[in-house]
Amino acid sequence: MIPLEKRAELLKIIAHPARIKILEDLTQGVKCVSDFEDSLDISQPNVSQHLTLLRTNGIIDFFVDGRLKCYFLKEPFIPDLLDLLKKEYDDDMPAPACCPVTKKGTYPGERRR
Amino acid sequence: MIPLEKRAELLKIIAHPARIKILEDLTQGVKCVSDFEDSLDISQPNVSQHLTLLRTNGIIDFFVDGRLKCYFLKEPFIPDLLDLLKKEYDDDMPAPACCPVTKKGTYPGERRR
DNA sequence: TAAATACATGCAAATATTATTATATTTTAA
DNA sequence: TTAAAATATAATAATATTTGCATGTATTTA
Repeated sequence: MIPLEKRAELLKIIAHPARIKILEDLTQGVKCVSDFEDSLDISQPNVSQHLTLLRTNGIIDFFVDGRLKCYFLKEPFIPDLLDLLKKEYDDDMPAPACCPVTKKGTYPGERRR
Repeated sequence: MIPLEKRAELLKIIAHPARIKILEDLTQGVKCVSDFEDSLDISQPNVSQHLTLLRTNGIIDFFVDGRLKCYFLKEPFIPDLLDLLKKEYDDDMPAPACCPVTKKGTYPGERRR
C-alpha cells in the first residue's frame, strides 16, 4: 500500500484550486497551456508552474505538438478523487452515544468556542 | 455542488501525514488525545493543534468524558477518501495517441528533464 | 530570417504551515 | 485543597508554498 507520507503528499499536490481546476479540465480531454490560461484566469507563468508541479509528480504528462504542449491525465487516482469530491453527503456521521471504553461522557461536550 | 475553493481547502486540511493518521485511527472508533500521542509519536501540543484544525473545519468532533476528550469522525466524506487512498491502481491512464485537436503531435514529447 | 506565438524557468517577496516551547485550563483523586 | 493528569492555547521559530515578474527558449509563420 502507498505509504502514509506519500498519500499526504499526493493530496497536498492536488489541494489547490487552480490545480483541481486543471485536473477537472483534463478529465474532459487533452488541453494545452493557453486553454488553462483562459479557464483559470491566472498568468501564463503561474499556469506553467502548476502544470510543472503536477507533471514532476507524475499526475499529468504532455506531448508536444508543434509549439503546443498537450497535457493529459496520467494518474488513475485523479478521476476517482474528483468524482468523490463532487459526491453529495446529506448528513454528518452519527456521534457515538458515549465513550466505548468508559461508557460515560456526554455529547456535545462543552466548548469554549 | 461544493465549490472549487472549498474542495481545495478540504483536501488541504486532510493533506498531512499526522492528520491522515488521526483520521484513519478514528475510522476504528472513538479515540482520546493521548491515544494519538502514542500512535503518532508527535508532541501533545502538536496533536492538539492538528485535532483543533480538524475540528474547527467540521471534520471531527468530540465529547467530554471526565478529563478525556473523546474524538470521533463527523464528516462522511472522510472514510470514502481514506478508502480511495488505499486503492491500488495497476496502470497509468492511457496517453492519447495524438492531439485530438490538431490530430498531430507525438508522445512522449521531448523533455528537458 | 525576423517577428510572433507558446511555454518554461529563476528568483525574490509575500504568505502560510508546522513544530516547539512555555503556560494555562479543567477535572479527578488523594 | 492540593497535586497530577489530560488537554488546550499562545507565541515563536523554522520551513514551505505561492505568486509575480523578468527573462529565456523553441517553433512556426510571414
